[in-house]
Amino acid sequence: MSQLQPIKGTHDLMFEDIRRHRHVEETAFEVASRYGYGEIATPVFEFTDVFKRTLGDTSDIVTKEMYTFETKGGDSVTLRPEGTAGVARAFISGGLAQQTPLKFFYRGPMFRYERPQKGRQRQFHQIGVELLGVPTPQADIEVIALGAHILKELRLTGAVTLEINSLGDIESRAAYRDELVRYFSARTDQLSADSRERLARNPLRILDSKDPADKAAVVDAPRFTDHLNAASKDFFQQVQDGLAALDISFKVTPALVRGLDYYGHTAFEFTTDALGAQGTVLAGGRYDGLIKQMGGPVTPGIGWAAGVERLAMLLPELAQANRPIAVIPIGDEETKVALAVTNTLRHAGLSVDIAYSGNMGKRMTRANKIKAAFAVILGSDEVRDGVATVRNLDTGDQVKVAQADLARHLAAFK
RNA sequence: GCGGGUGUAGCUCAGUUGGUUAGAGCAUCUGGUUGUGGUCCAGAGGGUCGCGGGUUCGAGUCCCGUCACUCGCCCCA
Repeated sequence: MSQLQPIKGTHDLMFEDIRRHRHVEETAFEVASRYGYGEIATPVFEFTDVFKRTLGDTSDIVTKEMYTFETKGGDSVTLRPEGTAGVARAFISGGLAQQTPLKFFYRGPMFRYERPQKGRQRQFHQIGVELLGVPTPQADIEVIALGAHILKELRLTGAVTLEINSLGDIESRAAYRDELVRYFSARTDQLSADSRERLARNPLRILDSKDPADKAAVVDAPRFTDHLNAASKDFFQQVQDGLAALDISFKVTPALVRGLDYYGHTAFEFTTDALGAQGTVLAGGRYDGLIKQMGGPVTPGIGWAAGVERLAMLLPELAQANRPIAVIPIGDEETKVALAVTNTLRHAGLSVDIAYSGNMGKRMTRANKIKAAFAVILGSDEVRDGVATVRNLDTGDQVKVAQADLARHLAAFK
């Protein structure tokens, strides 16, 4: 084992991995821009307070999963564990309230100090969207439709399930929370140790516990959907009708909750069973209280985030990348011509690699290795005649082409 | 933070009840073929068996510790 280790939970992306990674990001951004979303790139770190205020002091993310450190100037800063807080901070500090509605797409690395496992790393990447300033269900519908559309474009529709739920407005949520606490408090002996703790801190979380005892206790628990007030119920119904109208299939899951305090009304999750324990692939919800809670003007918002690594793992095989052309000079004198030919072809928009060393057989082998479609061979005869031998590496056919016509000849096969 | 599994060649792995020189396939390199690759044939290089300690005449194999990876809990995208 080498002395030089990567930091636990971090990975180097290269070759096929990064192709898949970029494919996810670029597909997502392309689709999002069709919906009017513009890209925003916020810093990867913020004052720690930004995350404390948005995520709440009790969430596990804040209490034990943040990379927090002190700067030389004595400020406490934190590597972002998620993307919404930074966007919300940018909204406030940039005075963007005058420009609503705003639609943002973001992508980039996030950091959480967690024990790595399948689909979970310490530095991971998310793509996400935020729609700020639209209080009506149309926003919820559009944001979910966008998520579904991206997954479709990634050819993942069959691999994921959309679950939705309503967390109601503040009034409904407070009432439901009280009811839930009353219910579980009468049954603490049936709950797992973890859930007894959740009861005090985040009772909604008991609903999606994986513990068998908890699951049994949850079966007869009061349901959120039965405790929504009229306004919340109507809001949720409109979201469901809107999704149905767009032919987006979904399942209402009363146990679906959010880990973070600022969510209300719509919560949704696209999940898969193909990734082991970390099955959530794209998830989000409405956060009407967030901007205000951070000290900004009252501004409704809704958004989601998706894990790029998780999506990349699910992705079907990507189409082969464009195959390059291999230029193969045979001697030193020919190499000079080969460099000029290579330069010309590259400027003509072709992707070209040149074999710098080895005998001809070795250079041909190298051409195979980079999956070249054609070899452009330049020996003394070719150079003397101002031509090149163009060999189709799949069929073995080869023809002589004037050097001046190479770009045109090869472009036809691109 | 807690629990399970795994660490042997660049990669994937085998290695018997502890036994003398640790193997295979793939990959790499060389030659057969000094202007023609993907196939084939022949050969070569490459390992302090994760690290440290212990038991033993003898440890890749057994024991203890440690580190790393991995899966799950927790949390979450």
